Amino acid sequence: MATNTLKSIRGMHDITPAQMPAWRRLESAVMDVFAAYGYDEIRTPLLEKTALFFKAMGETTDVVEKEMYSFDDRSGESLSLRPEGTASVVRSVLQHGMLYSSPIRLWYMGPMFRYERPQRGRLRQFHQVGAEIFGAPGPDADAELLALCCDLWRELGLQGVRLEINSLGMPDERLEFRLELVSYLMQNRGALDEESLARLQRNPFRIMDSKNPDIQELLLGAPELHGYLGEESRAHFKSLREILDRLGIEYTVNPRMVRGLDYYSQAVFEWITDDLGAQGTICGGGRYDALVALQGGKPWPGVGFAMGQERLVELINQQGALLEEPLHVYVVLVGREAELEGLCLADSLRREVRGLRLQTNLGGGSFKSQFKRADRSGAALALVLGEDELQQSTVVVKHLRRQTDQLSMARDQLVVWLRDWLNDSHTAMAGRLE
RNA sequence: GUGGGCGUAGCUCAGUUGGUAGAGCUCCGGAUUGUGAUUCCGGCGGUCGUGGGUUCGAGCCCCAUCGUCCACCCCA
Repeated sequence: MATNTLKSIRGMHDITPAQMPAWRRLESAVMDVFAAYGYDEIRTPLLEKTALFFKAMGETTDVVEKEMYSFDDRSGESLSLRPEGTASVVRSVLQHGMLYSSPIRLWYMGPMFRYERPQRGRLRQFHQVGAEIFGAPGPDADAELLALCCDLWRELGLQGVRLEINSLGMPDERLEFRLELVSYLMQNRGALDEESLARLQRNPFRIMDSKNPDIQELLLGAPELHGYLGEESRAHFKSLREILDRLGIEYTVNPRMVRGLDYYSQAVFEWITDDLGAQGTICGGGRYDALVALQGGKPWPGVGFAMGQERLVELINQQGALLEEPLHVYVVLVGREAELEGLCLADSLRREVRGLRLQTNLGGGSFKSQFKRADRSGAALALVLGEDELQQSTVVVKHLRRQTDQLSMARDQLVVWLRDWLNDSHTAMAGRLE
C-alpha cells in the first residue's frame, strides 16, 4: 500500500463483504425475533445535543465524562455523537407523545460512538441492537426482554451465554447503602488500591465489581445492597425470578453487579460469554424508571437492553451458522454480439425467474478466463453464450459444482428450466436443514 | 488515561552475529487460439510504518513518533 494512503479512523472499522454473512445472519434473526414479539422499530439521529446525554446518563459516568465525541456546530451549540441509544429513544418518545399509548415496545439498531482505547470487542464506532419498553412497571416486562434475548441466542445457535441478574433498588435505597458502603471502605482505606480510592467519592458502587482480588476479599465484609432494599424492590426482584424460573430461563444472581450508567434502578442484567476475551458482556440492560422524569417527562417506567453487534458477530463466526447467499448463475459472454444478446437474456431471466441471483461477465476475456471468473464467483451454474450459440439460438448450461455433462438448450426453454432448477435447489437446501 | 506484544508484497509470514530484500497464497498471462476449481511455466506487486541517529554500510542497533493487537480502566 502506498505510504500516504489515507486509512480509516482509529477504532472505526469497515465491515467488508467477507464479514457481511455473519452481520446479515445477526440482523435478520434480530428482525425475526422482534417481529415475533410485536416490537416496533425506531431510528433516531446519530447526533444529539450534548446536554441530552449529560442529563440522561449522569455527568460523572465515564461514558459522558471522557468518552464522547463532542463538538460545537456552526452556531456554537455543543453536539455529540450518540454513545448509546436509550437517551435518544426516551427523547424521541417524549417529543412525539408516544407514551400516551403505552405500554409501548420499541427496538433499534445502529452505530454508537465512544472515544475509548480500542481492544478486542471494543471499538470507537460500534453497533448496538437495543430494545425498550415504556409504561410497564412490573417484572413481567423485564422478563419478556430476557425471554426475547434467549430466543435470539437460540435462533443464532449460540452456546454458553449465561445470564446474571441483580437488583439495584430505588435511588433512595441506594443512597442509604452508598453511605454505609463508603464509610466501611473509609475504615479500610489502607487496603484500597489507587483506582478504588479515586472512585470512593465519585462512584463507589464501581468498587464492588473491581477485578482486583484484594478488593474482592475486602468486600466480603462490606454491607450488601440487598439488605437496604425496601419491600417493593424486593417483591419486584422476587417476582422477576419466579417468572424466569417458570419460563425455564437459567440465571445466577450476582449481588456485585452494578452498571455503568446512572439511570438504572431495580432489576439489572447482563448476558455474558467466556469466548470473547475480556469484553464478555454481549448484552446488558435493566430498569430505568427514573429516566423519563430526568428528561423532563412525567415519571414513567422504562426497561431495556442493548447488545453489542460486533461481539455477537464474533460469536456467530465462532459457533453460529452463517447465512450464505451464493450466486446462482454466471453468464459467460464471448464476442461483441453475444455480449449485447447476453445482457438482454440476463435482464429477462432476472425478471422472469423470481429470486434468481445472476451475474454477467464484465470486460470480455477468453472462454478460459471467463470460466475462471465464473468459478470464483461462487455460482452454481454457468450460462454460455458464444458465436455458436448465437447462430443456433441456443444457450449452454454447465454445472460448476457437479460433475455432469453440460447441456445445450433453446433459449426459450431456459426460463422454465431455471425455475425448476431453483426449486430443486431450494428443496435440497431445506432437506439439509431438517 | 496506564501497561505489554507487534508493524517486511493485497493476505499469511521468513530474513541467520548489521553487508543495499525472499517464500506461499491471491491476481494477470501462457502450456497449438470454445470451458473453471488440479499440474507446469512466466509476469505484476515492497523507498522493510514514519522521522532522526550510530556505522564505510541498517529490515536488523539506539531515540522519537504513528499505527495495530491484547490487557487495565470502562462498557455492548
